[in-house]
This record gives sequence, structure tokens and C-alpha cells, in this order.
Amino acid sequence: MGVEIKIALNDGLYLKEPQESVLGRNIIKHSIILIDELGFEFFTFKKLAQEINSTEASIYRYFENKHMLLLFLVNWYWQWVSYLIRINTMNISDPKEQLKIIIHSFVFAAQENPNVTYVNESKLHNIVISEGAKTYHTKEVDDENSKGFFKSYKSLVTLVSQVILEVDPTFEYPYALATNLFEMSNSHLFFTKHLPRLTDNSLQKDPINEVEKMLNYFVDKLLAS
Amino acid sequence: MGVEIKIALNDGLYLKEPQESVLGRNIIKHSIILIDELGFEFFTFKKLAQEINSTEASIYRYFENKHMLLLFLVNWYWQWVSYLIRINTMNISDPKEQLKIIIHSFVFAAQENPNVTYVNESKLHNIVISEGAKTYHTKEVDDENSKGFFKSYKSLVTLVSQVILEVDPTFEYPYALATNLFEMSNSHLFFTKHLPRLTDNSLQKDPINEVEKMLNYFVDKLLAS
DNA sequence: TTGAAATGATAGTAATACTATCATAAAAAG
DNA sequence: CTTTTTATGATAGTATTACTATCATTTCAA
Repeated sequence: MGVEIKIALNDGLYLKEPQESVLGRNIIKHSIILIDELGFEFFTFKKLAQEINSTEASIYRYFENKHMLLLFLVNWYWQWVSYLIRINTMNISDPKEQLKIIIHSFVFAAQENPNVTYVNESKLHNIVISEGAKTYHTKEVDDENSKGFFKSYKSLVTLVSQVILEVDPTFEYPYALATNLFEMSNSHLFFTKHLPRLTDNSLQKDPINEVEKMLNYFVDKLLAS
Repeated sequence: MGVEIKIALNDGLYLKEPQESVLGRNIIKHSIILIDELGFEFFTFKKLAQEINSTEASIYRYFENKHMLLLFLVNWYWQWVSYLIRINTMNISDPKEQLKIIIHSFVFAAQENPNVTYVNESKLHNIVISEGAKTYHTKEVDDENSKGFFKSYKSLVTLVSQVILEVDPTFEYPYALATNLFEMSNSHLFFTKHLPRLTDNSLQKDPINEVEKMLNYFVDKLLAS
């Protein structure tokens, strides 16, 4: 059961809202599975069509191309993390405590009880970790940014930066730190798996828990209390 | 003039050492210009061949594909930064001062007097910023890592982590911090240009100088002296 | 001056990233 | 309950990409 949450996204991300139809939800569901499995470069609309017994043409009626689909998924993910953070910090007044809960929320986001049947949050998290930066490392970034395609992430960063400032109003780089917490979380989860020499051994055994610990350690040293 | 430096790279990165022939150096030179101009997705061997009045087939004799060429360039870049760091810190004994110089060296790397005629270091830096992570965000990362294709970056991180530990032997995440300094430098140089809401306004006017300041600010708070 | 190595020229193939058209099925409106 | 709209399926076709293969020519070295 669980509360049925509905995530509303910038409508420039799709040609037809995929969350409103069976085929659309199938596209979301199986694109997450396939991108996680094949990686974004080997993922194609043709393979996806085969997987869901549909056709390339039908998928193109929902998304302009696979890049837009990835953007959609990543935006969905950040909106969902924002939602988690909002409900988890709702009744907390101490900003230091809020920041801890924020860190916990996004490091453990994929572990939360999934309440949207067509999204495997854990696989989606893997996609954000491995492919997320590809959404903006393109020549179209400025154009797409002006259309609001990165708003979900920017709003989240703004929210966190405000909490950071509440903890330590003298801290000079609240936005950079907020962004960095997300980036560091994702990149070091990736590194522990694939490039362990870029991170510390202590993270190896239980990466998720240890990354949370590390982020709190950094925050603790960076922010005066 | 300047000292002629020769950067030796893992020979699995290429089919034929491109630094040793006119055509090879042309491939390096113009691939940097073209990738910077078009972005990695729109860059093709065909376009490169046209640019240098050669053929696709000839370029394929040097590099297996454009991914390997990118890996080559990125490795070249990190080796070159390592070289800069080594000569700049050579006569410095105070680790705190060393770390400052390290930060300065890689933030300003592209500004150094270029001494390799076939490499535009400034454009190469842009490529590392915008496309660098694409070298390891692939399904082949584990295989390529086992072949040593990321060694240049890992060695550099190791070197920096050692200086970090000399500054503060109690610091618990020297590798993560070292990696993070590089990642933060590159990502915030990117964000100031394309997604300014992910970083702080203070970085806007003079990004390179301000990023250096920011990294020193972080290091200062993180490491006990 | 002969022979090997590097490069160029050309052609060809399979896969990708689409676009277009028409048929059919399902849903909504009258 | 029929008509019309809308969604999806089926099929075909095109330009580009990412290669591989073959043979000719140039360069350079023994």
C-alpha cells in the first residue's frame, strides 16, 4: 500500500506524460531496468521496445530520444529525494539535526519502501550514480537549463544550502557544499565498487553506512556549531 | 622553448604510439580541438579525418575507437598535472604549503606555459572538466581499470592523500578528500559556466581564482593544523 | 635499389537513431 | 450504439555512425 505519491515533472521533458498510461509506465519501469543492466550507451529504444512488446515508434511518441528519457528519470529521482527529505525533516526544528536527516535521507533513499510500482528506486539510484552527470555534460546544457530541465536538482541544492546556512551562517560556500554532499555521496558509492583506490578503504565493507558517516564527518568539521 | 617533456602512457591505450609520428601528433592536436568544439557525442573519427586531411582508416590504426582516444587524452592530462605538481612542490618541505601549491597547480594547470606543441592544455582541461567522467562511467570500467587505464589519476590521488596525511595524520578520509579536491575543482568550474545555481555566486566573476580560494577554505576547515 | 612500414583511397556492413505511413484497437462523445 | 477521436502496432525507409577489409601509393631505412 503506502501513500500513492505523484511526481509532477517539467512537461518539456516528455512528448506525452508517461505516468498516465499503461504503456508509459511500462516504458519508465523497463527503461530503468534496462539502463541499469546495459548502461546508457548500449541502451536503445529498439531493445526497450522488444522488452515491453511494443515498438520503437510507440516509445518515440513519449520521449524525443533516450537523452530526454534519462533526463526524465533523473528529474524524477531528485524530486523523489526532495519529497523524502521534506517528510523526514518536517517535524525537526534543530538545523543540525535536519542536516543529519537530509544526509541520511539521500544516502539511504534507495532503501526506502518503494511506493511507486513502476519505479525500482534502487536501480534508479544506480542510474543516477553512474549516468546522472551525462544529463548535463552535453553541448545542449545551456539550452536545456533555460527550459528548466535541471530544476529538480537545483531546488534540492537550494533547500539544503539553506539548512547549511542555518547551522552556520558564517559558512561561505553553502551552495557548493550542498552540491558537493550529493556529488560526493554518489561518486564515492561508485568508487567503492569500481575504482576503490580513489576512496578510502574504510568505506569498502558497508559503503552506504560508511558514506553517511563520512559526509557527517565532513559537515562536522566544515560547519561551526 | 621550455623543457621538452615526454609523457609516457600505458600502451594499452593506443594501437600505435601517436606521439611518435606526424599523423599521430596531428590526431592528438585536432581531436582536442574538435572534442572541445563539438562535445564528445558529436565528435567522430570521420570529422577528425576530414579536419586533418587524412582518413578514418588511418585514425583507427592509432586508436581502437573514440572512447580509447578520450581515455588517452585524459590520462595524458593527469600525467601532465602530476608532472606540474612534482616540479612545483619539489623544494617545499612544509606539507601545508605543499598542499596549497598542489591546489594552485591543478586549478591553474591550463594557464601554465604550454610546452607541448601538439597539446592545447587549456582546451584539454575543458575536455577533462566536461567529458572526463565519461571515461569511467561505462560498463567496461572494471575491465579497463584492471588494465591500468585509470592509473594516472589514481597515482595522483595517492600522492595528494599522502600530503593530506602529513598535514593532519588524524584525518580519516585522505583519499576521499584528495579525489574530492579534483572533482570539486572541475565540477564547480563547470557549474559556474553552465549551472550557476549549483554553486555560489562569489565564484562567478573570476572562477579560477575563486575556486582556488574555495578549495583552500575547505582544506583549512577540514584539516587540523 | 629493394623492401618494409605507414598512409591514403575506396568500398562495404551492421547497427543506431530516427521519420513516415497506414492499419487496427480502444476509449470517449454524440 | 454508432461515430469519431486517440493510442498503439506494424512495417518500411533514410542518414549517420562505427567500424573492417582490401589494395594502391608513398616514405623511409637497410
